[in-house]
Amino acid sequence: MTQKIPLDERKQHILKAVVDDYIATAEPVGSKSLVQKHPFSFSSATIRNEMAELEALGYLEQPHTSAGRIPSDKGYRAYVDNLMQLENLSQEETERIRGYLRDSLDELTGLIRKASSVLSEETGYMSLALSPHMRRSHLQQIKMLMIEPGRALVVVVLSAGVVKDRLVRIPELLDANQLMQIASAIEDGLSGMTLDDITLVTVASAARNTPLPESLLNQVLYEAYVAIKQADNLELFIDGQHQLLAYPEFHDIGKARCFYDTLARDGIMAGYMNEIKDAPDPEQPNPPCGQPDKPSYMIRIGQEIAVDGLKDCSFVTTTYKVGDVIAGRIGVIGPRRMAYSKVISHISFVKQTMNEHLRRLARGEEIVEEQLK
Amino acid sequence: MTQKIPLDERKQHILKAVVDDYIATAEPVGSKSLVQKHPFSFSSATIRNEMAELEALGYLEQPHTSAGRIPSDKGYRAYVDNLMQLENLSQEETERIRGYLRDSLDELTGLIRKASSVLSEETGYMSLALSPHMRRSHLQQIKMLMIEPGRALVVVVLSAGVVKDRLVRIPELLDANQLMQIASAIEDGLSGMTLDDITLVTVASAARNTPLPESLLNQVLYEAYVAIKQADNLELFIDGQHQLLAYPEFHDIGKARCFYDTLARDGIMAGYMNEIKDAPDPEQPNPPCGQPDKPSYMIRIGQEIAVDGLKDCSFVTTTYKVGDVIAGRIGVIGPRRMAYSKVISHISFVKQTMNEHLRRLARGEEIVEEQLK
DNA sequence: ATTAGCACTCTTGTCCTTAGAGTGCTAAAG
DNA sequence: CTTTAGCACTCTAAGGACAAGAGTGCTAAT
Repeated sequence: MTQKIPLDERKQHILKAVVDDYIATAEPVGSKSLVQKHPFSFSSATIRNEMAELEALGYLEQPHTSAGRIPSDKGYRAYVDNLMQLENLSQEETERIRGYLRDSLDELTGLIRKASSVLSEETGYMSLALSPHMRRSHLQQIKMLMIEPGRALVVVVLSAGVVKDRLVRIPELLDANQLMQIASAIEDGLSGMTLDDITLVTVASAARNTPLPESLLNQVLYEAYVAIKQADNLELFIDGQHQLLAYPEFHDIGKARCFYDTLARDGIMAGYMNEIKDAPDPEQPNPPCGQPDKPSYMIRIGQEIAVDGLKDCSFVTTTYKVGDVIAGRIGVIGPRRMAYSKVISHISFVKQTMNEHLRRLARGEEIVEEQLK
Repeated sequence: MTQKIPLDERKQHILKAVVDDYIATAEPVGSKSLVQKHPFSFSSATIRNEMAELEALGYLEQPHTSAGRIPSDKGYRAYVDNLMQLENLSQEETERIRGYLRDSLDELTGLIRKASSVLSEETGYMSLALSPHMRRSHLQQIKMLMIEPGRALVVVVLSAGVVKDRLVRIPELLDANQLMQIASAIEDGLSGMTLDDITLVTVASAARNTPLPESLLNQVLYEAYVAIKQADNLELFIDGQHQLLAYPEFHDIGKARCFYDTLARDGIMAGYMNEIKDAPDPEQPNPPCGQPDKPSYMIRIGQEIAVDGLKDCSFVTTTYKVGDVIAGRIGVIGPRRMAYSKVISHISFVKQTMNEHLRRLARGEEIVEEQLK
């Protein structure tokens, strides 16, 4: 997969220049215009030869015989892996992002929403954020609050301070006290278990000793079980859908429709994002300047995206963490011709800022780490 | 506003035919093609004359001199007010919608989401749904649940069975008991008041007698106040954005962008929907066949929409109700050339189904009405 | 190995032409 | 007086020709 014969330095320069130009203009770039914009020490004819070779090697493509070249997926891949230079965000930008995320300290969903929103706003592309999966987090508390006869609110508190709740129907006959009894029986029996390990059976057996007729109990237990399980529901937040229409690759309505239709198909994107595994970059380009989190983002370019209808896009994602085992994903999707370095620096910073906030949120579980600081 | 000189019957027929055809084809309709598709008892020349008059009267427009006619805003207005025939949904359709909405009985937000989604799905346009405003609903309960030292969940129960909650920070020193004391003091003091009438001052005075130092109390009271107030936050749900790209009026990327940009601008749509007042239709066309809710939908066509960037659209909305005073809005937006009758029948049915569910949800408050049935 | 030069290719924009659909007007028919 | 047939006119949309421009590949000279 990775090229065995690395490109010589001149080819690298040229490839980088081509990708940079194409990202900037969306026009196929020719040898002449390349020479004009970049101070090369050789002529357009040389570039022509080199470009022909780069095309033969699969890094560039020609839309038609007498046009300039555009990068292929492989070309972009080489670019993001080896060639591009990552920029740091300006003070101004970091301040703006920090400020925007500061408000939503306490609520996980709110933070994710805002992170997604700011990411899209700042990069000019579309952003996706997946709420963290909770299956490996531990149940800490479960409370049931009587709303009115027949209805109750089940509140589930997970490790790392995540709180989820759900409104349920219960038998009308049940009173508030009985409800609390059941809840604390479940809590006593299950707290400390991971969501994955909790089943309807374990819930039922936890409440075995509650002195209530089964008929009343069963429905409540079932609802409690559902409430616990749904704490692990993945939620996908999308922001900045409109931004993509600004790019020429979406000016063809057919393509735009295809893209947005895919996006709207339920579960596709959530499922795909959930599948992606972080492959820490083999070479760790440009080590992060003293920041705690290593920038292990994941880039999928064009055909690498295993979703029909998104083959003309690129997708940069990363993982944010709540505590140690709970992780969600946030990412940016845009045309293949994406300003990768800009996106990467933004996504890294947003991830990092989220992690800081979430660490504070989860401090109940991680006091040790907090104190070491 | 309403035309003083109503159109004679023939003009009405022709206008209706033109609008119907244009809705179906998106092509300007000419006298000849009209005659072909509709069994008129007069010739194309007569139609030409009538169409010229309809244009003079402002019901039709000509994109250019030698093209067919398309309806003007006024033409559409006459169409929806007097000409179109409302269709009833097929058994199959009502079943499908009912089935889809049946799941989300208990949760208001879930129901609204689904209603919006099904509406967009079934009509093929974009749907908007605004969560109900709660300012005139009454506070029934307020509970505070300790999550961990320093964090609590405030649960607000409103009349009509609406439940909202919010995660807040509280002083670390406060224990669960004190928290409950404060909550029940607030509840005792404020329950029965409308959200509108509750202020930071009333919250504070309700908790005046709680035996806790002010320093601890103040933050909690403030958070309780915020939680109560945010129960009235309007939330806007949008669904089926992608659908509009299918219509030729959105094939011009410029227009599409303009539309979606407006949509994305925060608060614009929520604000606009919130402003719309139901004007019950003056003539109540096609009285609803034995259904409890009168079909008081509101239609805004083209320029009638007071939002820049949506002037090429039409907007059909209606109100759904939770209990007596709490109302939200749900609507469909699409090209001016919208299949009005289809949209209206769908929106009416969805509204009605929502109302049924919500009436059941709010039954605690409306047992009387329920029993009369 | 590099580059200048040149012939060649292919797209894009412009202009022109033509076909077709639709109109308005006039005059004849009912 | 209303309706309709007929006709000349208008305007768009589609197709073809043409020139300009950008880019290429190849060859020969440096």
